[in-house]
Amino acid sequence: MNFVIRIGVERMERLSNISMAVVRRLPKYHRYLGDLLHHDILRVSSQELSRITGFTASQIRQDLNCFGGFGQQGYGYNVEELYNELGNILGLSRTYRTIIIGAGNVGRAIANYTYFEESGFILYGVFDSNPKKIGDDVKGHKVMSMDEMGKFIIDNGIEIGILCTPKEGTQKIAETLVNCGIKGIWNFAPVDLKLDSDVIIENVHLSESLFTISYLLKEREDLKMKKK
Amino acid sequence: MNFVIRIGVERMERLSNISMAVVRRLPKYHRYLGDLLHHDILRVSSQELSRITGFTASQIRQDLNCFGGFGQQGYGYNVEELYNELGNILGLSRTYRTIIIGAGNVGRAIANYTYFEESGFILYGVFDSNPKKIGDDVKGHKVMSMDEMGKFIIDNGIEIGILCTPKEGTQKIAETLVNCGIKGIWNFAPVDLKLDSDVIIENVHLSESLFTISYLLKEREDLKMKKK
DNA sequence: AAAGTATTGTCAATAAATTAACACTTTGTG
DNA sequence: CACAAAGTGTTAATTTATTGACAATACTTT
Repeated sequence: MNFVIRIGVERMERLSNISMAVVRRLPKYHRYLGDLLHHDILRVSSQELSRITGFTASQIRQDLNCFGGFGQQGYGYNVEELYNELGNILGLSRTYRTIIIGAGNVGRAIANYTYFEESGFILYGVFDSNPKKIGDDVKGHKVMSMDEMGKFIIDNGIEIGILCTPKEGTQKIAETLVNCGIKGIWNFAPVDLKLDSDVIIENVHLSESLFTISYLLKEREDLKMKKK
Repeated sequence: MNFVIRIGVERMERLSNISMAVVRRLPKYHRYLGDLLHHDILRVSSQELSRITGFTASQIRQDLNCFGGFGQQGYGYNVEELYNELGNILGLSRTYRTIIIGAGNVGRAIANYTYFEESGFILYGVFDSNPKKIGDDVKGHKVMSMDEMGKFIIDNGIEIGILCTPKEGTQKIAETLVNCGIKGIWNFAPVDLKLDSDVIIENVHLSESLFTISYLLKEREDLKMKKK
């Protein structure tokens, strides 16, 4: 039973029957439960979670139920238990071996992003095609040449490639990653990768996010003009 | 006729009847049309756009029709015209005055992000609460103290605030931005801002994006295990 | 210039996502 | 301990989003 859904904006075949709409809400539940835990709150109802997260209580109950009945009628959810369960569901109970391709501003920002290693994503190496950057230090890693990348991925069992490259070379690099057996790609380049394997692609398209703001600002102003 | 939809993951009242699902596809259409234009292609059909973008031809035609009949039966769409129209719709024919709050890695990456100024977003200033960072240079701007921010926004007519701050202080800063009359917020902090005004909020929650990858990787592996 | 082909705009049908409703269970209380 | 209150899991209803179908229209070719 396969069906097609979207990830990021790419399409991909999905094998599980959990919709991406649900999956994308899970990290938020996890984050808010972490906050509650931090405040020593032991139990929480879907209604309370609704107030906090802005999702409807009904949706929260339905989402959580995709993975099991974590709650108890008349009581609600045990915060710590649910937090841990969500962590497991999200795959946060293990670590991932990653490399960054592109030692520019974005690559450096990701390398130094606090939540990154905290969440179990271990940076093993940084690569760049610009000879001037090779040998530079990025968070304790000497930037390596692209020629070394394939062997490095295989030798170190790298699972996730983080593409912080300019638009142009990105598709080719992604293909190399896939050929070397990488399992997931976090793509910051403003392109949609065309890869036929079952690799996971998660896009962060900053320019699209930016254009959404400008659209909404413009719309807001148009509507204000109309009112007058 | 108002209804509620999502932006990013926040909810907000929307006044226009264009759904966010449509709005989020517009930047992609714009990007691909730019590519076509770059390759001196003069006309394109919804079918061809479908092949390129991965959306269905039907969806593309319906999306574009929200804003007007840009195509011609039997011919298709004029690439340049449609590109320009989309640029106007997306509000790219004007510039926006912006500031960055938080001169860490993310703030610096955004400041130096090529597409940023290219798309009409003009950086006017950078702020940070850390006294050690004040006076540092970020893309030609001396980092200023948070105390100066309010006056700066008002004096310079800043429209967009870009939050690259750590989780903790972000909500307060966002409130200050709104009080100073900012119109849009591009939020990179891992929090959901609670603002009651009609300010536009666009979230870039990197940790949620990351957790989505780890979820999908885990799911992929679980399914492979099952097969065996 | 007529015939055939391509392709849109739009409405209808389908699918997906969200919300509402409620039976049923546990908790807390007098 | 009995009873009201709280709150889940789950099914049904509703809303939203996507896809399909086709009449209408403009190109293209002979």
